[in-house]
Amino acid sequence: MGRAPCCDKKGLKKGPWTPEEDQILVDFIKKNGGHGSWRSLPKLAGLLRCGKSCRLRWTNYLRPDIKRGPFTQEEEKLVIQLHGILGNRWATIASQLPGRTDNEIKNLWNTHLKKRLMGMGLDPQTHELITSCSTTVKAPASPITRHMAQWESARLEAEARLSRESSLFNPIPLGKTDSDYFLRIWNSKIGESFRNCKSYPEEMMVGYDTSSSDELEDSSDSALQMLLDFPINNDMSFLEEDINKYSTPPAMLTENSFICPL
DNA sequence: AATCTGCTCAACCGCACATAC
DNA sequence: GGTATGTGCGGTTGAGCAGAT
Repeated sequence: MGRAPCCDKKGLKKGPWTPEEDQILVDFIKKNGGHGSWRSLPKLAGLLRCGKSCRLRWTNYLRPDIKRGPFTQEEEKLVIQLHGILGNRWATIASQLPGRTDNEIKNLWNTHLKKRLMGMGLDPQTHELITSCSTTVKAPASPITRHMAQWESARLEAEARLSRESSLFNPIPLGKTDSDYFLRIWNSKIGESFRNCKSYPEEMMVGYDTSSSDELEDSSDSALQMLLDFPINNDMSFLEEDINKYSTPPAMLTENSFICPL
């Protein structure tokens, strides 16, 4: 079946928003305590835009909690780290960077970070080293990349296992939400091996109840936060270092970097 | 000064999913 | 259960700008 267009495009304006239009949209949302139905908003507010365009303008630009300006080095590191775990799930990545939008992060990745990784000889999708014959190799050159590769392995294994389990016992589709996704991985044997890992310092567990994985109900945020907090030495200085460094044999992991027995 | 080239980022498009009817 | 509608997401585009030639 065909899908009806999101709005009747006749007479509707496209392209850049004017300050006047911005003001109308902001005023309307403020006055009504929210946007309500995006579809009906333009008509009610007196805008010659489709609802989708209004929603995009609001979420990516006009929202009061938007943090404008260049990304900090910390934010860039976090984006790279999260991309290694999540892939192109921009909205999920954005949820971990307050004030940043998925669009902004997507742009950052496509214009800066992707090139930076490629310049270092890393595949921007897998975060693994690219050889001359355009294949990727295992044994990533740095703790962070190793960490990402380990998580990707864990993710795939968990996905396969949970897929089998869910087809037997659980009607809920795997990966229906990112919350389920991380919670399931965390509650799996993969997550267990992470939790039992000796190199995971006690202080990291403060604030997380790990006495039982079953107690992590509705704790996808906690699970994800634990992944983000994982002791990867926070050393991403390699991002700024010369590519030549990575043409040498893989660096040894530092003392407190993470190796998980998968 | 004019043109070219590359970069950035706001905005659009189409698809997928959730929900209402 | 099937269809229509609303919304969110990721990929892509193109206008505007800056620096190079």
